[in-house]
Amino acid sequence: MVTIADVARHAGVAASTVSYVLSGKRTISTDTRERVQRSVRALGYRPNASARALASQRSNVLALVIPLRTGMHVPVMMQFAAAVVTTARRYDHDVLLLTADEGPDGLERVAQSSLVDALVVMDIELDDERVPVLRELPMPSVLIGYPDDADGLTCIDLDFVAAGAHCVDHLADLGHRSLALLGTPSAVYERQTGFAQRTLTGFADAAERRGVVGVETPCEHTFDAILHTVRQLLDEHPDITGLVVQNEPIIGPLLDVLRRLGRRVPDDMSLVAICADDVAERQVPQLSSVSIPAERIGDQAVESLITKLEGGDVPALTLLPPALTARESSCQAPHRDLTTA
Amino acid sequence: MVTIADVARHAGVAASTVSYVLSGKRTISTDTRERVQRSVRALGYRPNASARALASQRSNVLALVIPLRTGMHVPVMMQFAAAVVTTARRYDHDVLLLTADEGPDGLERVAQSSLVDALVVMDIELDDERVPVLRELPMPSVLIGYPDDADGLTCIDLDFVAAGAHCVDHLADLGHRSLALLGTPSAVYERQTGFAQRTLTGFADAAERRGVVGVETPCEHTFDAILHTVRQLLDEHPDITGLVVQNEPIIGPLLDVLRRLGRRVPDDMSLVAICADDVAERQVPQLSSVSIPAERIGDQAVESLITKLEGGDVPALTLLPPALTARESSCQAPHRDLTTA
DNA sequence: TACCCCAGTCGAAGCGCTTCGACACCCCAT
DNA sequence: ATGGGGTGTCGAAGCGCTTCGACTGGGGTA
Repeated sequence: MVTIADVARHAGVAASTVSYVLSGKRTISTDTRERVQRSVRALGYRPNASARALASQRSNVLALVIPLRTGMHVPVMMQFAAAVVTTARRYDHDVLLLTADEGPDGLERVAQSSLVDALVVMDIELDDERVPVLRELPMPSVLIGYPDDADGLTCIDLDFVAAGAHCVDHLADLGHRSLALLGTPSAVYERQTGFAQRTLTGFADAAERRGVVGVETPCEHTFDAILHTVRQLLDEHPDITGLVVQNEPIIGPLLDVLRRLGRRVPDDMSLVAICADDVAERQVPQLSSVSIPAERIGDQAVESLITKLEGGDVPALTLLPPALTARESSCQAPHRDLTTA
Repeated sequence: MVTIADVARHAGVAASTVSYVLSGKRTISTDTRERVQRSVRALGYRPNASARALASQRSNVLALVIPLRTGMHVPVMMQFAAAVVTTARRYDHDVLLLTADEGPDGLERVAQSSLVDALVVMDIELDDERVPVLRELPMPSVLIGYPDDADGLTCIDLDFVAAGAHCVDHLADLGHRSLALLGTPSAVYERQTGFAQRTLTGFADAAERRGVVGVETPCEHTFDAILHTVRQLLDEHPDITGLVVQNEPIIGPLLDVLRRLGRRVPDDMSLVAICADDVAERQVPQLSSVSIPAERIGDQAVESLITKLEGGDVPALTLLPPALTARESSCQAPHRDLTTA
């Protein structure tokens, strides 16, 4: 392995000069700079990451904590991860992958051993045991999602309350008077996951505001569960004509189930999903949806982190406004007697 | 931050003694050992990762290169990643996440800067530009998938040739005489991706061996593409009664398409998928399938890597035997005149 | 009793880099 | 001519750890 001393010797300068050429932290004459750069190239020099980290107290590595838990929708996670890695690389950082089941200890481990300079933590629960740890850690972090008590933290998320509300508004605008939210598996709610809870809130509040009926039910991923859940829902609330779905993997089978139960989409039943755009577009009929801008959130998270690392200030909470795209799965509510409306 | 010197002072020993207690590389008296361990706990000492890496020439970090390319099936990737991280942690290693679009340079970067000790590279193409780089790198690597020329490499994969053959055998055993392979998007084949190519080979060879008709077609992910592909397939080969599907995201819509085209599964059309078990089980009818043991492959990859790091020997190529689970989607071929059989 | 060996511990030398202070040197203002 | 302030470069210290060689003392052997 070629070291900075080799480069220095080759270029006929001191090692510190090579370092300053590389970092640009002191002015170096054009002549010397070019000579050094030539030597770097000639020898194929790559600074040793550990030595650099040890001397500079900066590892240039970010930790990314991703959930690998039941009920989480994987492709969205992956989009996040991809965006985080790509953006981190733009800022000359690498990404260390941690799974959530290392828990708070895992965060302490990588932080206190100076393995990483900062952390991105996904899938924050409303009352998350990692939050107090994050607060005490001697390094910046950004949460994707946000807990009830977000004091002293930097959080980024889609505004799921608004997302839930948008869906209701969209359907109410189309004349639907009785709606249901078909949510994530119940485990996700029990875990007090922010995005699920907040969508629920947004849905319920908007339903009340609009004076429409809004019922909510979790839904597991198996076909039988979907069939059972939807059948029961429609038995108990036969007048439901609008469905909001926040549960990406069930979307395909759900369309099937509705067909089986004799409800045509959108003629008998309008559907709005909260999911990635490509999933919505792949269905037949294409789904009206509020998209989840995973890439933008991941980007934003890394950018905030880099800003914090450089001593800058970032907003405590960044809520991205949701956007609803109307496609084929939602339309005017079926005609009904106006006197009852 | 508390350093090893602090611990040494607190325990009344030399820093080197603390180091030996922690690493176990020299015998330390029970008395001293316990005293040191108490001090470590009392002070909450965590060794500095960079210092350790610099001194020991070991970062205890593995690189994981995952594809984030078009047509790749994301949940399977994620399962790999999860298995790799989990197993790496078991061996006290962390995982640095790289995306394939950093290309060969990315591998050189992390390797030559000693950021990592070893690499796991996924989604290897038959003629992969990263392979020569990997061969020259001064550290061990394990490939998931394998190129045409696997000389000097360590590769692990599901035996996709056998997987393709198993599917044919299963259907042929049930009396089907005309089969089709509904494959991945054509981009995946064009990229010369190993698993897709090999499945194709296994399928074609087995079809010939069994004396059945076997046609193959790639298939994109959109509903329209699926509809078009299947319709054309059945138009051109109306006698097809068995379908092998290697394209996880289209499975849901495919069942839909078949229904729409008036083919009942399994009565008119038997189906075998190559996909994760949970996906197969979630469908209606449940799919006969060859499962992709992502977790086992990930585990195995890390274990081989650790063995290599410790100077041990590992087989150049590990092919995991595929297992086919018969479920509801495949059955005896429809009755036909025996004289033509 | 003299010797050797081993278990247990220490001190010091690095690992490869960054960064601080010091030092030339040159140019400009006096 | 002389002093002052940049500019460009160097040397050395030090980041926190591992590891090597050396040292000490006690127990066994001859």
